[in-house]
Amino acid sequence: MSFSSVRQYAGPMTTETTPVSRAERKKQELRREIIETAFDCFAERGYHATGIADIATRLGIGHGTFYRYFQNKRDIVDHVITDLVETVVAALAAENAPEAVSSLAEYRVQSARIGDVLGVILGGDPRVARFLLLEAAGIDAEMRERVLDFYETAAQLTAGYLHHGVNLGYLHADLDVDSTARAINGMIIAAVLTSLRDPGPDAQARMSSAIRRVMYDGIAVRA
Amino acid sequence: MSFSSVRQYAGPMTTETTPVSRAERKKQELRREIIETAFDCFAERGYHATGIADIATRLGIGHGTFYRYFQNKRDIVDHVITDLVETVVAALAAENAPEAVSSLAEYRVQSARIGDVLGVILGGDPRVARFLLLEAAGIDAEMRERVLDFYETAAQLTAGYLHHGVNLGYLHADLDVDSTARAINGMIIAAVLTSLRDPGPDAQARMSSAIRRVMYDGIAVRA
Amino acid sequence: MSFSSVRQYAGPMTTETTPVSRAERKKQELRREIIETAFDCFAERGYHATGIADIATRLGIGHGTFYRYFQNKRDIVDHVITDLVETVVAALAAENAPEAVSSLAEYRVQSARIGDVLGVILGGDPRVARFLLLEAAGIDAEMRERVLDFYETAAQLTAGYLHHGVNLGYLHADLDVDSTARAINGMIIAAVLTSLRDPGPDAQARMSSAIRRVMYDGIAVRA
Amino acid sequence: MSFSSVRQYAGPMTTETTPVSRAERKKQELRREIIETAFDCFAERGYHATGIADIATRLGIGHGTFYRYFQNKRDIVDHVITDLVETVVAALAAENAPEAVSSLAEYRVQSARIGDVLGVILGGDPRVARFLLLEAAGIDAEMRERVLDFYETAAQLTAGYLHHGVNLGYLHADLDVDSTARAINGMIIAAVLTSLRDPGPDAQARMSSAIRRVMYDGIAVRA
DNA sequence: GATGAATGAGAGTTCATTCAT
DNA sequence: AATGAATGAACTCTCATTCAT
Repeated sequence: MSFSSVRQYAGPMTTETTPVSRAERKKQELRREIIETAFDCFAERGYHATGIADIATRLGIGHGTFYRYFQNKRDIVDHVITDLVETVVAALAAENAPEAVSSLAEYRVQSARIGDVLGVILGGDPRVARFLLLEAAGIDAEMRERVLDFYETAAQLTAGYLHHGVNLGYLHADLDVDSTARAINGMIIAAVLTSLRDPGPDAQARMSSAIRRVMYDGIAVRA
Repeated sequence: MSFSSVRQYAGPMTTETTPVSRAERKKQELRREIIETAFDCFAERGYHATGIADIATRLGIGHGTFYRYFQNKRDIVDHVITDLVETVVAALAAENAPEAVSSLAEYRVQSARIGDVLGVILGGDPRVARFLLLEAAGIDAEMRERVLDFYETAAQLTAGYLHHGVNLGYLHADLDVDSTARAINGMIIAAVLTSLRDPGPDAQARMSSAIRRVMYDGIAVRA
Repeated sequence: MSFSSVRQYAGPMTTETTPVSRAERKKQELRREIIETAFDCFAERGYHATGIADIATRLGIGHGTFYRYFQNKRDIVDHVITDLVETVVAALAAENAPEAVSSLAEYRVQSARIGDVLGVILGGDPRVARFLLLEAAGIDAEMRERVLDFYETAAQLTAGYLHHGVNLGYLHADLDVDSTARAINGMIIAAVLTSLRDPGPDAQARMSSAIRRVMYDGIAVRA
Repeated sequence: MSFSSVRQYAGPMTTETTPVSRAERKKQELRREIIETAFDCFAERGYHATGIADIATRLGIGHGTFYRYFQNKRDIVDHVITDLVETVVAALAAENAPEAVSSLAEYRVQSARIGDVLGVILGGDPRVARFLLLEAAGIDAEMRERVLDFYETAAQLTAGYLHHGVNLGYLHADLDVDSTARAINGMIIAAVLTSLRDPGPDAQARMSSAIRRVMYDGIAVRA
């Protein structure tokens, strides 16, 4: 199981260099299972409340085996996060290059599609968003910085789209691209957080629509 | 010390029912000091890495004394959060009632003022935002729900402003008030997160301005 | 219990600054009991085979309590060694100052007395010698150096006696005092090691007598 | 590598029954390499801090292979000790039979030669002495007894020389041969221990000379 | 015969909590 | 009311040993 609905987006795990020998393949498989099971446990009880023994027991392996694959408890959560982030980023980047767009209308379509993808990823397995947005940063200071890094990366990604729009003339020429990208991402975060409380597709659609309304037209009545 | 710059906004602590006897007053005082010191420790090393003994030692009291004021470790962090949330909410609510506004121009002024207040509160003591937005939700499932509750409350607060604007006609009549409120709050969260990485006033001002630009006019060039 | 027969020699523990409060006294008492019980355990099963839990259980305290008194397992063995060394040194130093001797005859008497004292100390509780001479150095590199330091100190002590004898003229004027002291101490070590295998008083007396014979007259027939 | 300087004394390893087949010879070779590498590791980090994996890795073999050659960790250290002891004993016994001596002058020469040999063996590779004298006995009770056995054997060896001297009349007729032998060996131990701290040839020569002075003439001025 | 993946007993250590003083 | 000594559950992590490949 695990966040399997996400898998269809060709996450990073399927693109890894295929190992040669059968033993090596088995090893990679177990390594992957440990990461997934660890995520299951962390998502269920939280990082601090999860013991290595919990992960091992749930997987049916000895807990000493865990340490053959990961240095320590901190190491595994790092890999879990890396995995999740790569999955999300891969899903978002696929077929959504800024350059594929050349008009406002196309941009609206693209942003709607990105919204849908996010909805499928994060709606498909709410634990992913919950863990990345709400729990990860509380693990320790280093992880907090990683989460902030993640936001930073996302801001640059979004800024790319805005920049493209400014260049092509369908977005305001004097846009503060960087700050605006952050603001837009903030709305996306809000949508994701909302979906954690109200996971239904209606609420999601309404958020998506509200964000696009604000984003393109603003809320103010025109003079 | 502590998040003292926030204090000037008449946080909840000064509005509590004043106790009578001198002993009672002393007790309340220590209780307050424990909450503040606990926040200091949590902000510095994180909730899980902080021991009750750390708090007690830093305050110069026996760690048995702690348990005369709070049930357990979980209890104190609940109080710390309550305190922080009330402080922030109080600061935002003060003199910023939705009803005080009757035109778009006034609303612009008011939202700029709210932005300034947020800047002072969260810029004055970055630990407050860091703890509320990044660490609190990772403590356990219950706390995570509290944080989501907090976002919910904030959404309703913002929705109040929007509703007022729609009623008075300076905001779009067909605005999905609830969802839009969440989206706008998302931008505010983004601004706060940005300030954690780049605490300078410039970045803050740019975010504030970008948010208002998006909010009122959107990013799209008018037809 | 513990190496109690040694106690009569006024080991270091009775000369410590007496604490004031009753609680403080209790604490010092427990601290001492832990040291003694740790020695019991180490002597019985060896340092590495002894767990903190063993010490605590035998003493009837929780094993968490141990860590209120000593930093870690390494810390306690350091204190055990310090205790043993101080006890032995104190016993040897008592009433046996080099200056108290002014002739070969007196020196013979004094060295016999020192031999007796050693016999009582180490014969009284063979575990002391066994631990100091045979097991301690195997704990780790640092402890090994401490043991070598101990030998060094003992050499200097013995050298003091020889130097006095040379000055007073009853020992060879051209004696290599330092090396000879080490050699003599080696014989004492041999005596102690012998007593570990053959603890009877006869073997001890024979060693003592053989050492003095070698020491004063050598083994060679005079020309 | 390893305590190779010792090898020239025709240690026990070259006198073993030569195996027949090539495969068998290879096996014996690896067995020997494991013993030597184990000693390298034990000498470097101590017995308890050394893992089977350390030995195997350093040798470039799988650590499962280790168990094809030795029963367990305890087994290998037993072999290491046996090896070291045999090497030392062989070196001492070679060309130094008690019967080869027939006068005090010759005995002096022989004992000086034995001292030299010891110096070469133990000075050549200080790890041998350090491990035998300081660390081995701390491994466990059984090994401690083996070390004491070793001292016992050495005492009997030395006693043989003394006995010979008494019989031939150049040593005191009433010598307590057994105890005196132990005492003399104690001085040798002291010399070896000294060389561990001060490995220079000077200190060694001084100890050697001091021991012979004490041994033959004693320290006391003649009446 | 060689390997190294798997194992789990067991180690040291921490810390929230209790309660006698 | 304040204290801090005592506690033991629970944790992370190591490593000697086994055994299927």
